[in-house]
Amino acid sequence: MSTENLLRALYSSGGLTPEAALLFRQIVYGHYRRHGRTLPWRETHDPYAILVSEIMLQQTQVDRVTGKYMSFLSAFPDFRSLAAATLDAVLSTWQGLGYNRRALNLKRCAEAVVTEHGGTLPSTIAELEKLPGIGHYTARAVAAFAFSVPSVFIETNIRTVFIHHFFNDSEKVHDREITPLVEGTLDHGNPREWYYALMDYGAHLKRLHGNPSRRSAHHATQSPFKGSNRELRSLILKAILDRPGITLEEIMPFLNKPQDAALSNLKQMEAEGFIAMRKGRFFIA
DNA sequence: AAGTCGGGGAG
DNA sequence: CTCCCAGACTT
Repeated sequence: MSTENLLRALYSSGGLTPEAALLFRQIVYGHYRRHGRTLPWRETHDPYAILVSEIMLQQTQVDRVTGKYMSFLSAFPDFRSLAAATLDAVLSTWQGLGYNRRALNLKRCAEAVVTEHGGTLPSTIAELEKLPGIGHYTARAVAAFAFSVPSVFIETNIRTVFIHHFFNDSEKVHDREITPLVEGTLDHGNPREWYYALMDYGAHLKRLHGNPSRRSAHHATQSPFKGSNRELRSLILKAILDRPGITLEEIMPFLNKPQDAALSNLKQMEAEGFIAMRKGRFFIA
């Protein structure tokens, strides 16, 4: 009987017994010892550097972040430099990573850390979660990776691992079913390494078995990017980054949508804090 | 619970 | 071509 099937047998008969939890940890750590990834944000304990990685990795694959991570840290090495930087510089450095709101919120987060926490990132989940761009997952991930807090959290790779091993014949698996298993198998002695191992193993399982996360209750197929409003916004932002002070008429040739669509997005992006309009010209805020 | 938000690489 | 990515935030 394979280790995998032995775990399933143990779990289906007795639930998450200490034996099942131990076997599960052996499977996960076993993979990590042989195929664990070495990633730049795993080489540091600096909370700022770890936070930057977590924000970049939100809905963005590891390979793309590794190409941009060090250059961002070189440009903005700490909370104070990011807080003091211009939004123009931050968004320019962010280009290619997508979801520009993350860059906007990360800068606002740095400003809050400087003004409200004396330049030091708080270490509790409750305080972290209050900061812009830091939600339920990121607060707990930063607590674990930067402060070795044995927090409980789920993201796509972790979800994959638990669905594969404990919900192999289930559909619409809800995170509230997975959470107690994450808690019950957590390595309290080394949460940082444990979650690295869990995530690497999940990424591996995904390549091996398709994507088990499609059987999550939270899974949703997103709309195509081409022709979308997201694409329009990205083109608008690029145009203003390239030519500060550009007018609406000068922006239009870079877009593939009617002028009213462009104008409504410009107003929206102004309200969000990306851009500013002065005398018919557009700038980064 | 459902929409919106980027962009690129893999298959 | 489709799919998906270390999610957050608004409605």
